[in-house]
Amino acid sequence: MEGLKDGIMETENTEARPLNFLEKIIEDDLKAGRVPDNVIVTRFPPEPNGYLHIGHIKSICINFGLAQKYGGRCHLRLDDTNPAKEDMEYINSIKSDIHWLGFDWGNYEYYASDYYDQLFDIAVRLIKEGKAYVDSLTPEEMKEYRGTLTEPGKNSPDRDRPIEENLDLFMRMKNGEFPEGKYTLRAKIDMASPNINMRDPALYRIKYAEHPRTGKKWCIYPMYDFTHPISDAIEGITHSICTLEFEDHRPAYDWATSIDGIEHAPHQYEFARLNINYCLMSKRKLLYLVQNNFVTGWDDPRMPTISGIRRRGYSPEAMKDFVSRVGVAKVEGVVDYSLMEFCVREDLNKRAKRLMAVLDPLKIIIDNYPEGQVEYFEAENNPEDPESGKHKVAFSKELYIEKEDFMENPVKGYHRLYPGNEIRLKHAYYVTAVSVDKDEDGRITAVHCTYDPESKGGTTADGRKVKGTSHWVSADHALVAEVRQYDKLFKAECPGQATGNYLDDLNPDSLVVIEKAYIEEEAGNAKPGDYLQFIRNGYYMADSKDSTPEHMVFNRTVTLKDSWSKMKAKMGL
RNA sequence: UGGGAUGUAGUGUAAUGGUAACACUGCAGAUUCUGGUUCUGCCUUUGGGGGUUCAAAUCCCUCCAUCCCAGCCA
Repeated sequence: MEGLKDGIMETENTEARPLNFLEKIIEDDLKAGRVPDNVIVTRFPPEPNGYLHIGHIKSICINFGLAQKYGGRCHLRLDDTNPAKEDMEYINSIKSDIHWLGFDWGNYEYYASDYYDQLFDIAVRLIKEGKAYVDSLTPEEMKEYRGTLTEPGKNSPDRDRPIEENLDLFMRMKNGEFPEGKYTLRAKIDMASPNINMRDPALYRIKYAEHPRTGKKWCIYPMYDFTHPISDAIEGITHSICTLEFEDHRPAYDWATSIDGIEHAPHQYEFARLNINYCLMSKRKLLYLVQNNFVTGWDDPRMPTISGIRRRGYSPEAMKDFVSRVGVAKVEGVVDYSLMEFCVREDLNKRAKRLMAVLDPLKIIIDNYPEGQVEYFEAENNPEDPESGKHKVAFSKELYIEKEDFMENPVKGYHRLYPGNEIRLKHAYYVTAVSVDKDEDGRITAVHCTYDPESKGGTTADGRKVKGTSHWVSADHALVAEVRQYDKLFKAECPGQATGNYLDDLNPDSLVVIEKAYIEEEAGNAKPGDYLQFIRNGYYMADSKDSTPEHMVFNRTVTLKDSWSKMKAKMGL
């Protein structure tokens, strides 16, 4: 399997990299003999309430990567304890996204709902031991009783309910005798704890939502703080790794794993989640964008979801490299979007097939080229990879180049086509602009050139140099395609920071559609999944949903680095 | 102002008592049949203040800043 192979290579390559704090903990544990059978067991535990996003890639790489590096295993566990929000669609997308990244959980696919019976039995035992009670406080009352950050809470009147009564009520909760909200099961810990999570946390609540896996079997569902640590213990997880916001839950985690009868309690470790500027990494907000049609779906190429970036043309290798460059630590920071783009470009540069596409066409006519003649030139598929071969491109008297590649009155530093200047048409001939045709409004409709027949293939015997090389397509041979120029979804580094509403920072130019771009014939063979570079324009991929042989659609994955436009900006153009 | 965490170039991450570094960004230049790639160079760093020590990013004290927590969400 390709992904697995990559993973192993990655492990080998990173041998020299300094250990991150999780690796140090694991190596210490291994050395000290604290790991049962010396097998590291991690888990990736998403809640199936949305699509996985770039932030999850970090967690996936940490959990699967650690297991791979230390010869252990990583479980996939869907944390499905809130049927009101969860859905089979999400479960399926999560699995396919992890596979796309090249990771595999083998037979270790688990669901928190697999443990509902065991969890229930443990809850009953807690009640019998006087460590849990059924509470009739309403949500509002419970909030009141909980106290505040600075004041302790107070005990619920139901806290000392007799064990038998608790047992009876809990059974009746399970049997569906009460409406939602009527009762909860709570752990009896400490209402005065400075840690709010320890102020008698809810263990079970009543919910009549249909569960994607257990259907209507249950009407009470266990809470995260109860479910997660016990699920970890059941599966023999050795290192339970989560994000920083769960630090405050660690005492609750330890409380649950120290319940009598739970063997080899795992430990929870927390790392800083991945934040990237110009991106939103909140499932709730992403869901809002989807539901309100600010984007076309979870897999809109502008979305920071795994399915979105895949459709856009990002490669799993690039993203794994990105995550590894970001590193693992406990500092809450924001990574530059430019680092992600760098990783994507670096990977795509090695693998993308080079093609010519003219997105904003300007006709050029080679006056001294024979009418009706067609020549085919060989174009290398990828100069970075000599093994990648060549393909043919048709050349004829009438061609298109980019409007941007011609200036009637060139600015300083411009070394593309302008009257009297000679440039190279990539793979083909040297041409010199001689005159322009204009319409009655003075707009240029075509540029007349002459070519040097001695420059065939792009070089001349006299060895003279030209400063500019343009890509082009033959007007008679070009195919027409739709090109979707994607850019950042948000125009602000931190969406919502300025006005308090992230919708205000949506980038109005995040998608610019070019209905009719001219592409060379070879591009007609491109399929979704093929990494392409339209020379001098950027990296592209055929759209997996909308592209058909009759109407090809290409997504811009990322632009090329562009020092010319930077220079233009500096000159105020 | 309760509790939990975190502060190292613009950004991210190393250095665990012994010369503060790597990558990205930015800037400058060379190379180039992509103003891409590649190569070279430059810029900029230990939150503040004390203390211990021959020596502190690292240990101690203190102050400051930022983040997380008051769901019957995860």
